[in-house]
Amino acid sequence: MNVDQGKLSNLWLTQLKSSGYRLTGPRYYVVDILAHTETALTASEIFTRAHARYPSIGLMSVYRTLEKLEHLGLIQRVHRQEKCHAYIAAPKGHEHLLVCHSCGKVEFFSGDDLKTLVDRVEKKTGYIVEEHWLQLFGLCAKCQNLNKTPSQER
Amino acid sequence: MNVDQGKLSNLWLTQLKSSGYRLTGPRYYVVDILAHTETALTASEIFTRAHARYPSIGLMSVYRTLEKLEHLGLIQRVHRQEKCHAYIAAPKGHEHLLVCHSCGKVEFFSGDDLKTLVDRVEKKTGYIVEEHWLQLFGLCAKCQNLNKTPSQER
DNA sequence: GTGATTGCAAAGCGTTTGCACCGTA
DNA sequence: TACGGTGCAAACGCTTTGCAATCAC
Repeated sequence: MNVDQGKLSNLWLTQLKSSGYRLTGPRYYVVDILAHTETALTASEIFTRAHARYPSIGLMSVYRTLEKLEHLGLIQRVHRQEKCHAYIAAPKGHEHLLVCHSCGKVEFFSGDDLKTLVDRVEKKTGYIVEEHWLQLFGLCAKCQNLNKTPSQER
Repeated sequence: MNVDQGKLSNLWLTQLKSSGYRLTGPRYYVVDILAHTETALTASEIFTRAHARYPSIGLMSVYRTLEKLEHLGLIQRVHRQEKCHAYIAAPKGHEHLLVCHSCGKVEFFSGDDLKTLVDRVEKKTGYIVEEHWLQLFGLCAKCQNLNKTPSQER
């Protein structure tokens, strides 16, 4: 819960409003939850969290809000081996994902270095590469420390 | 339909058998279809193709065969924005994917160049990167030529 | 007030499970 | 023959759709 995330939440609400959407209770909570988490969440996970604070919310509203936020480019999907429908706040420009295997925390990084790789692949295969999609998986600093103490497994 | 794909098909069947699985009609067709395609296929796509040649096949057998082939490391999943459950023949070592946006054809390439990128990201974020996952999307040579004739849009 | 948005319920889709029959080894 | 594998049907979970009531503007 820091200032940036509060600002992010407000920014999204402003953008929703200026895009012609109404600001409603369910939308507020979905936006708030997504803007204040660093791990990718599925629709039902968001629903569970929102429901705890706003019991009248329906799962449908979560789906519909996610749809609008994704369409506005404010959130993006995170693909993992099993679940491919988790969402996280999208970064400004084109960035890549670094996901913690243990706690699910997501970080972003830029991948300018890919240019040489892409050039090489284009020459070799004859494809024109239009889009690239890179995700790294590993252990975040916090989870590395947890794993050092035998009491804390997984 | 080339020799390599025929050999691939036989290799898979051999490997299934030596792993203690029986060689049955449904398995033969699923293996044959996957070994002879260059585009990632979903379970139901495979079922449709298999059913045309072997009408008594059930969708279940397709799922169960895919499960075994994936477990043996002979096939792997291809993730796309929409459908994340398509399968394609897996390459020998660790390789990355290049998917044609237009026809869905998949090519593999090695990504040794990623080492410097991974090093940089590890230093910057404090994560330990254990796994990376790179997919490029673009247009294959064939589809580039198709697009040159205005009659063929998308 | 008006129309977008909501929550509910039902339907849809892809996938998994349970089971009796079948066919490989 | 024995039991792994099959196809069917039902169950399941996630997501979408249809609708009247509700609420932001």
